[in-house]
Amino acid sequence: MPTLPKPLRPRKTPRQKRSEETRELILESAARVFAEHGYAAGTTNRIAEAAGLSIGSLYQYFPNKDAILLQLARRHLDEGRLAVAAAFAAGPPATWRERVTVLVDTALSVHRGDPRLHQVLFEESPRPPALLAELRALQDDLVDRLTALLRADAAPGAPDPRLTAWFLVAAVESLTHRYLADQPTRDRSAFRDELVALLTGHVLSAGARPAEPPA
Amino acid sequence: MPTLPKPLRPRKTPRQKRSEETRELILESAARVFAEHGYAAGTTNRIAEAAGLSIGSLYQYFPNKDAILLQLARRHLDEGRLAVAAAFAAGPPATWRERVTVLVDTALSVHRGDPRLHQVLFEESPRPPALLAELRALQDDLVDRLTALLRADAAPGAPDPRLTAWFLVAAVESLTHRYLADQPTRDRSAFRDELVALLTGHVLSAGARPAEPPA
DNA sequence: GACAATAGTGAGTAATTGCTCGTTTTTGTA
DNA sequence: TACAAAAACGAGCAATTACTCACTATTGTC
Repeated sequence: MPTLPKPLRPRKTPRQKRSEETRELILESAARVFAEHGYAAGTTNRIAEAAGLSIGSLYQYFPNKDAILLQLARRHLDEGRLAVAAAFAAGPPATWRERVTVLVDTALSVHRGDPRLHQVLFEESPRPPALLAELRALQDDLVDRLTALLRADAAPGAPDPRLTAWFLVAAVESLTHRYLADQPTRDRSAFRDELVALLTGHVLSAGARPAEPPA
Repeated sequence: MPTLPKPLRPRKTPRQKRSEETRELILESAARVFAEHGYAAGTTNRIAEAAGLSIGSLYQYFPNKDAILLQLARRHLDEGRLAVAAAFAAGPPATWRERVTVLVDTALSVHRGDPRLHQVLFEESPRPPALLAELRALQDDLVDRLTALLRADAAPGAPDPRLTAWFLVAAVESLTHRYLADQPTRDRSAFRDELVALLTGHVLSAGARPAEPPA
């Protein structure tokens, strides 16, 4: 008798290097197919074809279509987590202008790939609650960090710092995404500067009082 | 012989009052079904069932599933167009704070219905290019109006007023939508005030110089 | 070269879904 | 009541699609 009656859902654990490469190939192809055709028309057969594999092989590596999508989405989230961690690794920058700039640049770089794919992953497709929870956790973490910074700098009568922090995060994310989704006729650095100015101004007027212009 | 060999796609022209009511009933049911199940799982059979009609009747009134969705989306757009027109009907308010307040309140009221339906209509479903064009036209119209107002008030060295106007429109739309999509733990008026403050501050610092605080 | 573990294949299946069309029911009018 | 126009019906068809499984091919090891 074989080792086990049935290897259950997760099909194949990579033993040979070839296997890992194939897995990667499927994910890359899926990213392209989803970006081009959207979620519904991004069929598993199409993905397999784009990868130059048979449909059977695809199902050796992923238990179902949504698992492929989920994996792609998680990678995007990980990228985001990494970017946030890196930005705060050596302590936050001294001025709010610099802090906001870091946020904006991070968002731009995370979204620099295909914005259409991002849209499919996080808006168009049926996102499982677990994924939404992760996304939310990432955002909340950022909001927490910024709230702490705001509290440290706040003038006594300043308004709710958590709300201000939420606005920072939401505005950076939403507006970056929207900017990239509209074909950007406007140039990128103008957008960047305007967004930084918008948010820096708001934070400062909301009661933050750091040593602002040391230069 | 009958009046015409085949009535072609647009199925039924309402003669009896009942017919108009049925059409309306289908749209209302579709709105509920799409909001609850999303686009893909919002099947035409489910919509018919929710309306208490047979599937055949549904197809007497709409040539296909997407036509129902399109009609719902167009109604939302019309609502938006109407709201914008109303806000600017008697000439824009005098101060930028008031102007921004009108924008924010309009966005909140247009989105006050089911935000999930809005998401299905404008993000999740396969939006035909014509619809996207209409949406864009509506936004561009708003941007045009605001740009004109900004130019009238602008200080000489002020930055690109069109970009500022774009930010206003994009920020109001995106942040309102995002606020409603996150379960709003934060209360509505706090959100409203913060958004108004954010955008008013930006417009003024971007070089607008109206007779600001007459009160 | 023998062999077994690993990787790849693709025709076919089961389920779903948008939609048709021949039929029946309801309504308004005489 | 008679009748036709309008409205409603719903079984079932055609197309699509996620996924299976019995099979073949490749690879590494002795």
